[in-house]
Amino acid sequence: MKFLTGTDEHGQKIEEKAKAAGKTPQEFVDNIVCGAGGIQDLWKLMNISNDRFIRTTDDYHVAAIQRIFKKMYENGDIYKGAYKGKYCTPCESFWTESQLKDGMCPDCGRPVHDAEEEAYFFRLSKYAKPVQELLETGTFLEPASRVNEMINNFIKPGLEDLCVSRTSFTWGVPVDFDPGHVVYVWVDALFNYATALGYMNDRYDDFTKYWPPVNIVGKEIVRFHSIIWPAMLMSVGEPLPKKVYGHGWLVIDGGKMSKSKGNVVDPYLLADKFGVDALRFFLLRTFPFGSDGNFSNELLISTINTDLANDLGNLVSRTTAMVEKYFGGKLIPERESEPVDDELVGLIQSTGAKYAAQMDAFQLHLALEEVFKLIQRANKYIDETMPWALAKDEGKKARLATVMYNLLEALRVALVMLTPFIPDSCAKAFAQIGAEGEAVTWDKAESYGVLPADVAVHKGETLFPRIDTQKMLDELDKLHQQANAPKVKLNPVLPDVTIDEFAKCDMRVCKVLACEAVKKSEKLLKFQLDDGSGTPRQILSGIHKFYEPEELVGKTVVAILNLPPRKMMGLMSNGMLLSAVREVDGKEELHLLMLDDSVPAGAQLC
RNA sequence: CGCGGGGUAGAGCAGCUGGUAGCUCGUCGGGCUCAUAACCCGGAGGUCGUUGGUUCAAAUCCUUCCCCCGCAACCA
Repeated sequence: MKFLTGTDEHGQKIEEKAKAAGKTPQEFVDNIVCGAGGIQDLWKLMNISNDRFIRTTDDYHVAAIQRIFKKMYENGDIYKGAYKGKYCTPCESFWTESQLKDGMCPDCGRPVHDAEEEAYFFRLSKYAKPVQELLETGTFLEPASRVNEMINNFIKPGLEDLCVSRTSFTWGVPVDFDPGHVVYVWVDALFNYATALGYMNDRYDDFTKYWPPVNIVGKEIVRFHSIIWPAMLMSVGEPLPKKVYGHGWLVIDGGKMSKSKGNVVDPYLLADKFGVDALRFFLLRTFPFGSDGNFSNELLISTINTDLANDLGNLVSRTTAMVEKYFGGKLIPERESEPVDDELVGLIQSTGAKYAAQMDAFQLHLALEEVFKLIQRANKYIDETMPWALAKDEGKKARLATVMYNLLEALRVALVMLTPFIPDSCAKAFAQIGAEGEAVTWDKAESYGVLPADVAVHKGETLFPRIDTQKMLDELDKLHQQANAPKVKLNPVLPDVTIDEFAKCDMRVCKVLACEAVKKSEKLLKFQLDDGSGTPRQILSGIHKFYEPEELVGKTVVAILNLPPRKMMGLMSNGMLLSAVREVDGKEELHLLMLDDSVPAGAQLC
């Protein structure tokens, strides 16, 4: 098996963001991927064990994509067509009918005209049937709840051929047989799974060995992986992925984590405070893999304390302490079983199968639950057998050794299964319970009696120290506040304009006659304004996040009147209200420009 | 009627191929002393968002409405 991950680095958005940052696209992505605190750093921090890392800007990938594109072109699944749309000459942009605002260019509001642009299309429509069958039968896409979503949203409305080349920007894989065209990012990105194994390139040569893959992706890109991806693989005649699994997101307080909300969780900070293993464990133990998980520091600490410190860590601690105390660290080989042992021994032998079944179904949190049932059973076993009482009777040494051995075996098996989740901690724990070599492998995870009869333990450092919840929460709070000291971002001053250009903007004082929220719109408010002309003027403004309509009635505001009229959510807007805008902590702040009420409506600003 | 997810003990969640409502944390009481004030046992706490229906039986199926969250739309 190979574990591949990587980065999708092409596309118009990247090109634009790089430009905004004053960098070339390559510099921009290099920084994100390889820079300090970048993606590769983060994977290292989290101890991710990927065998390969592919960047879609890697030479071999780019060359392979060109061959793949050509292959689909030659087999007739990609054809050259015309991208028909509305073109705005000043903006050099194509728009679709639905993107137009009141028949005008959505960017500049000027008229557009019919135009055609050369583009390549992928015959997605040809594969609609097989893709639908693929989704409906079997378990290609999981969790199953995503299947309906895909079919209802994308298949049923009809799959149209997909435009797979662009000429409006250059940051992508060039179509080598037609200069000016770059390959659509999703064609480029999806095939990474294949090119990283050497498909259509010489960099690697284990495609035949490892294909087909299991693709584990975020739920936001399930659509591309479950529709476009299998269609393209059908086109090039390669086997489809065994499965596409769409995992959920980490959310906070039920809402999306985002920079603008200022609620982003810092993995470096958490790893530093709690340890990487604890953090990994928390994320995989607490939330069902397929659904969103609600992150909170309280939950994180509580999970670490309960499972790792109290249950697992403490079990290692009390077991090794007793073996040292009662046997000087090395068990005697004599044994004496009792019926009370049976349940624990049975669980040692049976947990592996249940764990494996859950792991195979990507139910990672349930797999861990099985492991902790075993750990909890072992803790209970100590109460049942009362080793401290046995230790007082010299004649019960063999019985005591049996109890200890059973505990060590339970731990060994549990640790084997925990290794993928908390590798470093398991390595330490194995050393403490005297497990090594074959004993720590999955092959021995369902066997009882693997540790040597005279196994030697070494009580070591505390694996997972208990965390003082309140103290830690206070500390995190403090750090959070430090990191979030208000950062005000001001835009640089724009290039000069002439007085004549400025004078073209007709800005006037207006009185708010009426104001109401636009139905079904998150942001829009609809204003009726007195602009001094005698007829009310309707303007729409996207400021509902900042103002409630009732508080604005009667206010004296400023609007530009001579902008082209524009339709929003089906309503006309004749002008634009002026606001003072800035960015604080990445969050937009907006203040509507309001004048003293003594200023009369219609007065012109100059 | 744009699409989808969700509303179950104080908190976070599971159950949803119908048959006496479970788990973790918290809380209350008991036990033990090997251990990281930990471990083990027990109790209290829910008319499963709302309306109507199907059924011998519904958290679980159908229906009405309300609320939350994503996506989309929309922000000049």
